[in-house]
Amino acid sequence: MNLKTLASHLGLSQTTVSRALNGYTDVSLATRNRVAEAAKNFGYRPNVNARRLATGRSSVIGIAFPTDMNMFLDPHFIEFLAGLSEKASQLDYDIMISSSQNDEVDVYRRFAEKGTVDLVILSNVDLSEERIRLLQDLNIPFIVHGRTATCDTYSYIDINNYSVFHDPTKMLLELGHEKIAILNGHPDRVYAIERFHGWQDALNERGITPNPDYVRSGVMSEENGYSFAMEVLQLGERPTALLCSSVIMAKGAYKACSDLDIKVGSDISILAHDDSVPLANATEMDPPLTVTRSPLRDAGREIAIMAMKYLKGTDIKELQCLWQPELIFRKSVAAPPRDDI
Amino acid sequence: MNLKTLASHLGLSQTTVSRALNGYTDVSLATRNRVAEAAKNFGYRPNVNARRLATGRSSVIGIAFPTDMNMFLDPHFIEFLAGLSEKASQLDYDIMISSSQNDEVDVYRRFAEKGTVDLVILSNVDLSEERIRLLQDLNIPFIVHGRTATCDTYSYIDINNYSVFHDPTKMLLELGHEKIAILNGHPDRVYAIERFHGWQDALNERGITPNPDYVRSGVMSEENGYSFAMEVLQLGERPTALLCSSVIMAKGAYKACSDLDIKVGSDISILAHDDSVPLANATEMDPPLTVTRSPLRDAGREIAIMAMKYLKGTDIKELQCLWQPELIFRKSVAAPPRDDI
DNA sequence: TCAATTTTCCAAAGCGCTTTGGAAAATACT
DNA sequence: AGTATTTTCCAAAGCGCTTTGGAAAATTGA
Repeated sequence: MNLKTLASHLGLSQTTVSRALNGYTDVSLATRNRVAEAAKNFGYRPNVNARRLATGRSSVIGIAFPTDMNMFLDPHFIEFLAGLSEKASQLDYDIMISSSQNDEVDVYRRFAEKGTVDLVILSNVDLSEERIRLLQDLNIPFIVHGRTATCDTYSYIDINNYSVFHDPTKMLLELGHEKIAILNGHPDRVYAIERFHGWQDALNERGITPNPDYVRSGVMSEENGYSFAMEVLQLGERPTALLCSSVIMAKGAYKACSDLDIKVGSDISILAHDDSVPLANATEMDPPLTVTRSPLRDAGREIAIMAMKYLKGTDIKELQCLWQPELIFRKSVAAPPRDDI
Repeated sequence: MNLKTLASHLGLSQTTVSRALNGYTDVSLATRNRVAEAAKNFGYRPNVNARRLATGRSSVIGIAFPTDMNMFLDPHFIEFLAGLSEKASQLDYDIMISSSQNDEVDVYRRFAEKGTVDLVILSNVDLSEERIRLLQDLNIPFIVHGRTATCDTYSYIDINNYSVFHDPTKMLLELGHEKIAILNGHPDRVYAIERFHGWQDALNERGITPNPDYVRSGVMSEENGYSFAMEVLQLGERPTALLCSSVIMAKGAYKACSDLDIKVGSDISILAHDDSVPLANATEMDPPLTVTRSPLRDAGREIAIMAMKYLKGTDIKELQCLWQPELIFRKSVAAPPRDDI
């Protein structure tokens, strides 16, 4: 069933039927309803490729799927993708994924030049702005998940990573903690750098000199969480609080504490940032983990909405989100132990 | 740059240029080369939507992305998707994912009716054949990852789940084990049922009556692995071997053994099926875990190839793959402990 | 009542490609 | 030499939609 036959069944022109289905007001409400009903009865669905050709829009959002052979698939990315895809479906956009083994930008370029996608989502940005600049040069609409230095020139969504470590550090200081160690993400990542500064500044604001021995960075795995915690917990001046960049890392830290017979929530306070990814449920830990929380799935959903707005012409300046993570206090944090016990 | 202007630049007709680019032999090799070069120089890329409209083919493969709010994203699915997307890119197919919160088949129906996708991948099939029958009724091309009872009527790829438990059980019996427990997946899943039968038959073939106490089934999480193992290891007649449905479960079982002071690889033998998903590396376990192995990513790659063949008209009968998992022997398995020690 | 508006519809063009059904040119066959 | 065949190219139609630029009909205003 195509427009033409539907139109002839209705005794109307293609034009009218098309406009009716697209809700134009220059066709009377009566016929609009009549057309809608007929379309439903005949099970008519407009051919998307014809529409795409006619309008020049595809209503497809592209995203690179990082599938390097031996790299394990980041659950963070998947969680984000889940939110994106969910919301996009609701908004009548489709998501096209493309494996980016080779050059990611090349994938995007082809996508855009061929008219496959209207817009591209950029994920996992690093300090280098190469990809961003290329997309800007190619004039391909895009939205970034994360930020770089020139983020005022494009549309993005990010969380305030400075706060992610600044707020908990400040809270810990108020509780009386002074020896606060951080188990951070990979030092090349923008978010890790921001978090580091958040921690550093919070300490400095209190007149405390940040102790470089209390800083560890690396891939946010449970193994690293364990070994980093082991290291800092066996320093001469053992920290009284541990700030982790992810719940997974905190899990490793919990294990280290258990191995060293240090009681979390009394002997030591542990906090983490919680992206709400599977297999890392902060509330089910023992004791429940205090976190700054910002579900990645929500970010995915929001970026779908932003994409839609972008394509509808909303100004870039209005499509720059910086989310403030919420600090959720649980049993893993307490005042530091009194020295005289 | 479109066909028309490219053609006029070359002083050729659109027809010729189009056919040249598509490698038809009714345009001379000389002009074919000339056209190819010009296309490259001008950076010409055919508009996919126009092509799709003209040919009726989209070269897009659709797959439902199960993103239920509170269901955690199965890493198995992701791993499969990674393989699929990787191979599809190489074969010049695109992958469209659609969130399937509501009715998955409905998503497919719309996809197919609108001409968005040429073919659909069905994953996570269960005993009910509802979805398969619907796709067959709607005449939507599809390939199934997994199998159901009527699998001779469609194209699929699956592993021999009967072997997954039959082969290791047989091997254990030959080593002298008789008390073999299984930590299986959810009992509704087709693969879990097949595996159960594999175990059961292998025992019966040796004249051993399968002990129902030695059977546990449930979601293949580390937690379940731990608790299932705890249960069977504390039975009056403790099993000498544990057969797990996934490496993740085996991890839990290892932990249970450690808690009960049972030495894996000497006091007890443990095996598992290994889909090669991230965060579950059998070789890095201590002792290294014996597995039947069949990487899900490979299955994803293969299904992309099958999809291409299907769309090129290959007969369904030639697109039914049943992969035999390989049994990889490692230190977690040994002969059963002698009773007199 | 007739002209000016507004409402409602439509014919036709166009999106950029593929494909059909030849035609012209080149080559091969008597 | 003239005819048959093959090679190489092309004009035009068509894929199924949207959109433009009216035209006809209905409504309003005087």
